[in-house]
Amino acid sequence: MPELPEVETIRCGLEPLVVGRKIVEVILRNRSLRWPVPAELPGIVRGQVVRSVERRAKYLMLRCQAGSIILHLGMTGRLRILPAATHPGKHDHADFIFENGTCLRFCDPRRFGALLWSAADPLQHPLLIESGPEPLSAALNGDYLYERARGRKISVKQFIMDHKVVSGVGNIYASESLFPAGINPLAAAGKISRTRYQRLAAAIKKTLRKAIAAGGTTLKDFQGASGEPGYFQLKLKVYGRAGEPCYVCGRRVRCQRSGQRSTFYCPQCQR
DNA sequence: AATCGCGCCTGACGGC
DNA sequence: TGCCGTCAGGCGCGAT
Repeated sequence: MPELPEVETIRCGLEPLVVGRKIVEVILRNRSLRWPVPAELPGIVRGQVVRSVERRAKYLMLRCQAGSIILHLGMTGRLRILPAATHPGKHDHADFIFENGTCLRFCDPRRFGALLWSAADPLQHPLLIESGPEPLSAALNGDYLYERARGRKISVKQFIMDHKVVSGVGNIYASESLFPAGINPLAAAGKISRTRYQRLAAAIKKTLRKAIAAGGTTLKDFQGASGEPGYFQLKLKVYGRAGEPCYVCGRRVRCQRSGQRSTFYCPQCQR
């Protein structure tokens, strides 16, 4: 599943291949994504030149003169740059064809993803306007988390996965950040000290940065099959390791459901 | 206001 | 082999 580091990796790979390019045609094969793809999108986008590729949370925004294409990859979304003539597969829902004969193809088997158009500033779009600070920005820090957590009874893991608190921290990186911070993911958000939130903020940044760096190493392949997610390269410390020994203390990593999500942690290192 | 849990969807996987 | 049930999960949204 593309998490923030994967989306950022995709953004970096996409940028040099689409910025400055004119979209001469849009092919919609299936409009039924998380929300219906606007039927008027091809007509609006045709003729637009991509000015920039930006990311907010896990959303990608292709800014054009008349507005922005908003993309979300959901669980299984993929973007590739291909020769426009490449035969589409079963789940290739949309193509953006450029004047140079290449094509940005959106594939999403599970269709949890989104393809939308925003005529105004995409950051003001209803899906994005209430997003919390970007985890890699200075606005995300221990003091901020501590203040936001006042009175919150939900678990700290659910708290940092709330996109109004921090944008773009998904299930994998929530677990992976709580581990180096030494915080039990099931602890109530409102009971965690300021000092520990400072540790957590630092851990979130460090974990995401490492994953982005790992993802960056696969960027050279973007124009073929597209970048493999960062977590294929990065050794996950707890996620998906239930029953296996903790790399630090050797105790078995535990998996517990929390807010309908699998949560992985070391009961010894995280309290 | 905070929290809970639903639903969207397909592919992978295990059991019979 | 093949069929079927189960699980995975981002994330917005309606209900409580």
